[in-house]
Amino acid sequence: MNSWSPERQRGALLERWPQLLEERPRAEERRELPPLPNVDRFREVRTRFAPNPDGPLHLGNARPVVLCHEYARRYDGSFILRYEDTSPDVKAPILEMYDAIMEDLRWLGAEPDEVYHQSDRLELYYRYARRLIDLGAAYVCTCPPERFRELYMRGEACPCRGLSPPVHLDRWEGMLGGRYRKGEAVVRIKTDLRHPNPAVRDWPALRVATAPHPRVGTRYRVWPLYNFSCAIDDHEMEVSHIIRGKEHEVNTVRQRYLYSHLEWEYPEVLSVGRLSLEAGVLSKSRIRAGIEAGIYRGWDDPRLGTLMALRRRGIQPEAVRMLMIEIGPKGVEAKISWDNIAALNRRVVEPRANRYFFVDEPTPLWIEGLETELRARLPLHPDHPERGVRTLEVEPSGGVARLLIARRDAERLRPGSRVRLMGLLNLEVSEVNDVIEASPLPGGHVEAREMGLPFIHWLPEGVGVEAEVVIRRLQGEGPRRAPMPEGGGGLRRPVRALRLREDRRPQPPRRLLRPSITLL
RNA sequence: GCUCCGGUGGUGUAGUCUGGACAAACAUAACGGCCUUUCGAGCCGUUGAUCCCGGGUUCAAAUCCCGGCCGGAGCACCA
Repeated sequence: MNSWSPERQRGALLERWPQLLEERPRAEERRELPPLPNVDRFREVRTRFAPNPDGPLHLGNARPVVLCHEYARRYDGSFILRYEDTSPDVKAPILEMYDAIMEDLRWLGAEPDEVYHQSDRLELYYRYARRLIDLGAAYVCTCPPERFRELYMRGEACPCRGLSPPVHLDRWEGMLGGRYRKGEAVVRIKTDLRHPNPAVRDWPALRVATAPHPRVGTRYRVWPLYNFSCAIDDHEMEVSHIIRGKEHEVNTVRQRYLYSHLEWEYPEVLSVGRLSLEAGVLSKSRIRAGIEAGIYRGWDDPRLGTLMALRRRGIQPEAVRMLMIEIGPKGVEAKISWDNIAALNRRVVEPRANRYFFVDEPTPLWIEGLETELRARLPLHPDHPERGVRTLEVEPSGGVARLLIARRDAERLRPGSRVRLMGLLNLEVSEVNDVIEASPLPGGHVEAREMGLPFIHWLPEGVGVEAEVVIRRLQGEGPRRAPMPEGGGGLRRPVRALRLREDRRPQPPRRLLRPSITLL
């Protein structure tokens, strides 16, 4: 049948199963999250986001955040924020980041319903550690790490493993009391020494860490490792669905052992792929190194992929949410392109943003033969006339009006070129030197359109607000200056960011205060 | 090295589990048209993919099986 011609196939179908040939309705798709698995296992859908406060949130974190929050909202459940600040030695928490993370969440529209700090919960972890040791499900290992590694790689138990719970309880008290120094003892959870993945075998749960903690100082010298505190908290907090990065897949396997020791039921797990940015840095450690080396100006440096930086570049939180929902909860990695963020963001911003001119690298343009004052009245938003207009006045002196246009526009002009200054008038260029000289042409925008003239942005000389283009097109060209509107907040294109220079801000008449952005 | 994932237009993804209406969807980009917001606004349209390669199963394969090749992640007393 497949060797038949398409026509013959179609004919046969038409004859026998005409319904098969009906037009499929084109799904007007607004991408939505798939339903969460096994929701009825739980009395409430509870999701959690559990960052280490050693840096602000970045786009990669936004994936679990948005998914967790979105699902919690959709099932009328709860969204939990849990600071995982249990590594004063290796990934020391930074005090300011607790608030910074909260601010990032609020910005994203993901206000948590409950907030916890693991550094407040040490006693809880200690209780469970003791219980597990008592149960014989955990033990205090005093082997040097290299020695232990050697053994477990071969699937063999270390000498500590077989000792009785009372011995280990004593060792445990020793850990707390200071008998062991950093690195000398670690609590391990018993798993399967012949597990195919060596990383799963008798994994470490608590260790001695003596660096002062920014929140609780030196009150504790034994700190839980990620898998221990995370596993216990997920149970204690009645988390129903864990949405975590794929890099935690092994950890899920590890934690299941703990759950079975304690006879708990493990939550549902969704492993999402990691996000990367087509250009722009997401790694916290790389960012910090860059800041320290003076490459970046701070956590919100626009070249970075932090939420702070995106915010500063005018990316709207709705755009980030849309992006994350579009990417969804799948296990696949996703490389985010700025074009996509920009497109989403434009959709969000387009109706909100009023329009202004942007004169990039201002270049003088003189209009000669102008006797009367001209006034351009441009709508703040072409689709929303009710928002009013902005007015730019051009006052010639001695028949000459001095304006500024962007260098990129200026470079395309030759003697004889014709352009339209948007909202003002049509011009013909007479001379191109340091200054471009031009004279008015009759006709308005209709004629300009008919003649196919380029419409360009412009400003009267001395008007406008100066701004710095911090980056452009991701390449981080050196900062440049250009007149910009105050507030620069209408920015939509992520490939650029602008910063107003306080010291250079001119004081134009009030009505001209925000004369220059388009950038849209 | 070991263990997992992936390879679909220029780019990012959907579809693959449960083979058939997929001569392949969406977004972005590029190009063209429209528009008193050119170059980075908006709207409309066009272009663009022999679904990594080879073999197999089947009436039928992007989808299932086998073998390659390429890419990514994990393998801490970090989270």
